[in-house]
Amino acid sequence: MQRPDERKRQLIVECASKLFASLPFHKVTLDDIAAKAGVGKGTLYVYFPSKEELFSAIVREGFGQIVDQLKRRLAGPGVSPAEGLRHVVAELFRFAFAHPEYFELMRTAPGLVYKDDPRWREKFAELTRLIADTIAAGVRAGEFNDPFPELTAVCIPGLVRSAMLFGPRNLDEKTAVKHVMGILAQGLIVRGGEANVPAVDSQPGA
Amino acid sequence: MQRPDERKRQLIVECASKLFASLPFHKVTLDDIAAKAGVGKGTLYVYFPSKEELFSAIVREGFGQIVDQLKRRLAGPGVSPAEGLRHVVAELFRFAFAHPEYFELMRTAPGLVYKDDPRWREKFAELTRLIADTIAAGVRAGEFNDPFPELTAVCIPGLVRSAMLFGPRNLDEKTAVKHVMGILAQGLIVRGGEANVPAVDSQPGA
Amino acid sequence: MQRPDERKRQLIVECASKLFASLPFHKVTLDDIAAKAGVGKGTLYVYFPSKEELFSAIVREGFGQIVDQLKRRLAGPGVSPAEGLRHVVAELFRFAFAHPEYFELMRTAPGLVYKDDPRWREKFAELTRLIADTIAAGVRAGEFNDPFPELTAVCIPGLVRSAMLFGPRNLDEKTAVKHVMGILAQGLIVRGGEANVPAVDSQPGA
Amino acid sequence: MQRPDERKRQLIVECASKLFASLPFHKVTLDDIAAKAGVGKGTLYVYFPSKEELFSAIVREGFGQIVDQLKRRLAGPGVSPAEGLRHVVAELFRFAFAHPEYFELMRTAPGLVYKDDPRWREKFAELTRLIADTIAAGVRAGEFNDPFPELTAVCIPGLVRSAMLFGPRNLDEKTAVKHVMGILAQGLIVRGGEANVPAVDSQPGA
DNA sequence: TATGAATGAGGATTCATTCAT
DNA sequence: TATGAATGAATCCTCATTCAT
Repeated sequence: MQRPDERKRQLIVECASKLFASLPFHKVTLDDIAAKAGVGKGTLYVYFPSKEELFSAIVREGFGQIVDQLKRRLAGPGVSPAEGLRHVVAELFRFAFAHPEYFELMRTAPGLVYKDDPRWREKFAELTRLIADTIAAGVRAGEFNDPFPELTAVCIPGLVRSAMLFGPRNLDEKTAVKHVMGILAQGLIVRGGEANVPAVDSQPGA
Repeated sequence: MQRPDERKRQLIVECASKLFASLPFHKVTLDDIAAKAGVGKGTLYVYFPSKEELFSAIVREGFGQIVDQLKRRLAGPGVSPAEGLRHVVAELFRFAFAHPEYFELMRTAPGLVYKDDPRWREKFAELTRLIADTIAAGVRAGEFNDPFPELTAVCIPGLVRSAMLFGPRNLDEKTAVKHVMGILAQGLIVRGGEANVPAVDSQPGA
Repeated sequence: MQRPDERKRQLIVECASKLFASLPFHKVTLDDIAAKAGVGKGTLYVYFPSKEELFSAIVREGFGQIVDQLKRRLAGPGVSPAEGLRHVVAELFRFAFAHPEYFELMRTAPGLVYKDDPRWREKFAELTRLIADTIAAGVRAGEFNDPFPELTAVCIPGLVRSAMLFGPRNLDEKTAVKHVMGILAQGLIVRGGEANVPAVDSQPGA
Repeated sequence: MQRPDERKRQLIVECASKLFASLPFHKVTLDDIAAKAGVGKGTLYVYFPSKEELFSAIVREGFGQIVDQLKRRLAGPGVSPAEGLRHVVAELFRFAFAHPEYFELMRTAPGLVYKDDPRWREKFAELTRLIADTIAAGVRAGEFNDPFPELTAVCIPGLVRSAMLFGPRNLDEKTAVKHVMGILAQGLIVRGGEANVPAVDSQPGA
C-alpha cells in the first residue's frame, strides 16, 4: 500500500513557488508546475484540491515558518525589547533572503486568494501580534516610544517587503537589517546636534 | 491612442479600478468592466488596446498623479528637508485615502504586468528619486542621518502601503501621517528620557 | 448591432439532437456538436449555458411540441373519447416518426438531467394530464372502462417508446398506431368468438 | 473472468446498482462505487474489466434473472395462454418491485453501453421471444387475437417500465399487475354494456 | 488478491479579442 | 464611434485505468 508522500508534496511546493514568483498567478499553468516537478498533472490534485489552494498553501506555509522561527527566537529568557525588535527584523530578512522568491510570489498573488483566506489571516495576525507585543513590552519598559504598536507592527513587514522588492539588486542581508533597524530605532532626524549617524555607524558592520 | 471621448475613458478607468481592487486581475472580466461602465465590450478596445494595457494605464496614471502632485509640493521655495519628508508622507497618504482602492488594486496585480512595464518603472523611479533627493538634501544639510537614502526611499511607500492594507480599518489620514512621520523622524527608541510623542505632536498639521 | 439568431439556435438543437441520439450523453462532445453545426465552440455557450442545459432544452422542446399539437387536436369540438384516444396515440407516433432520433435520445439521456428538471416534469405532467383527462372523459361517458386513468396515461407513451425503440426496424407509422390502438381498445383476449381485428380495422384512418 | 470471492463481487454489483440508479452513468465514479462497497478502487478491476462492463454486467444479470425465472414459470405443464400472459406481467413486476432501482438504472444508462452489447441483445431477445411465443400460442389456440405478437412482446416490458418510473409513488405490485393485465386483456373500450372491471377482478390472484 | 497513489488523455468551460453592422 | 455576437485557444479539473507494493 502506498502512502501520500510528504517529499513529493514538498517538491511540488518548491517548484510551484518558483513559478509563481516568476509569473503572475494566471500565467502559471498546472502543466508548468507538473512538468517542473516531474510529476503527472493529476498528481497535483492528490496533494492540493485546486490551483488556488496550492498557492494559498505556499503562502501560508511560508508565513508559518516565519512565525514559528520568530516565536522561538523571542521565547528565550532575558530577550530585551531592543533585542526583540532586532530579532523581528532579522528573522524577516533571514526568511526573505533564504526564499528570495517569496515576496515576489506574494506580490504576484491574486489578492483575495490569500487575503480572504481565514487561515492566512490567522497566520498574519499571529505575526503582527508577535511584533506588536514586542513593541508594547518595550513601551511598558520605558525603552520604546510608540503610541500605536499595532500599526507599527504591520508596517515592519512592509519595510522588509519594499526593501526586497524594490531595493537595490545587490542589497545584502546584513545591510538590509542594519538599515531597517536604523530607521526603526533612531529615525532619520539628527537630534540635538548629535547626529544619529554615529549611532547607526556604531553598529558593527554598518 | 485616440481619445474621442475623454469622459468615457475616465468612466472606464474608474469602473475598472474598483473591480480590479475587489478581485484579482484574472477574475475581472472585460464583460464585468463593460457592464459596470455601461458600455459595450467592444468599446473598451476603442480606448485600450488590451486588458493588460487597461490595467497598466490605471496603475501608471495613479503613480503619475502622485508624482505630479509631489513635485509641485516639493518645488516650492524654502521647503526644508523635514518639510519635504512630511510632504512625501502626506502626499502618499492623501492619495491613498482619496483612492482607497488603489493599493488594493496594486496588491491584486499580476506582478509583471506593471513591474516589467518600462513606463511604470519610469514613474516608480521618478517617485523614489523625488524621495531619495529629499532625504539626500537633508543629509547634506546635516539635518538627516541616512547612509542609504535610495533604500529608505523605496521603503517609505511600503510603509504607507502596509498601513493602508493591513492597518486598522478605522485608521484616519491624520493619524497615519503622524505615525509614519514619528517612525521616520525619531524611530522607536526613547532617547535621553525624552519621549518622542511630543516631538511628533509638535509638528504642525500632523 | 447583431441579435441572437433563432435560426442558429435551431441549427444547434438539430445537430445536437442527432448526436445525442447516436451516442450516450457523455460520449457526445461539444466539439462534435459545434463541428456538426458549423459554429464555433464558444457559440454554443451564447445560446445554452451548459451541455446539460442544451440537452435538457432539446428534450423539453420536443415534449412541448407534442403537448401543443395534442392540445390542438383534442380541442376540436365534438371529439369523442375514442377519437381522443386515437389522437393521443396518433400524435405520439406522428412525432416519433417525424423525429426518429427523439426516443433514442431520451434513452441515452443522463437520467436526472431531465427527470429532476422541474421544467421537464411540468411538460411531462401536462402530457399525462391530457391523456388522463381524455380517458377520464371516456369513463364518465360510459365508453371507457378504466379504474386508474392516471396510470394508464403514463403507460401509453411507454407503449409508443417501446414500439419505436425495440419494435421491428421496418415498422411503419400506420401499423404502429393501429397495433397500439388495438391493444388499448380491445386487449388481446378474444371475446365471444369475435376477433378484435375487425374492430380495429373499422376505426377510420387506422 | 475470475471470481475469487463471489460475495465481494455481489457486494460491488449491489452498491453500483444503487449508485447507477440514482445518478447518470457519467456522474457515478469508480471512487464512489469503491467507497460505497468499502473496497479499494483497484479491486473493482479484479472483478470487472471496465466501468462499462460493470454496468453492462448489472443490466445483463438483471435481465438474466427475469428470463430464468420466467422460463421456469412458463415451463410448467398445462400453462394456458392467459395464465402465461399473467406470468409474464407478474414476473416483470415481481422483479421490478424486488429491485426498485433497476428500471431507474436502465433509464440513466448510456444507451449504447447495453443496446449494442450482443450479450444484452441476446438476453433481451430471449425475453421478448418468451413473451411473443406465449402470445403466439394463444393466437394459435384461438384465445388471443394479435396480428403482431413480436410488437406486442416488446411493448409489454415498456408498460411495466412506464408504470414503475412514472406511475404513482405508492403504486403497489398487485394493483400494477391487475391494471396492466386489464389493459392487455380487455383494453379500455366498454363492450356491450358489460364493464371490464369485473372481468379483471375475476382473474384469480389479481 | 487487494490496494490506492500516480497518471495523463480528454473535455467542459471561460474569456480576451475580433469584426460585421 | 459603438456594439455585442461569434470565435477558438487556452486551461483547470476529472476520472478511468494502471501498477508497484
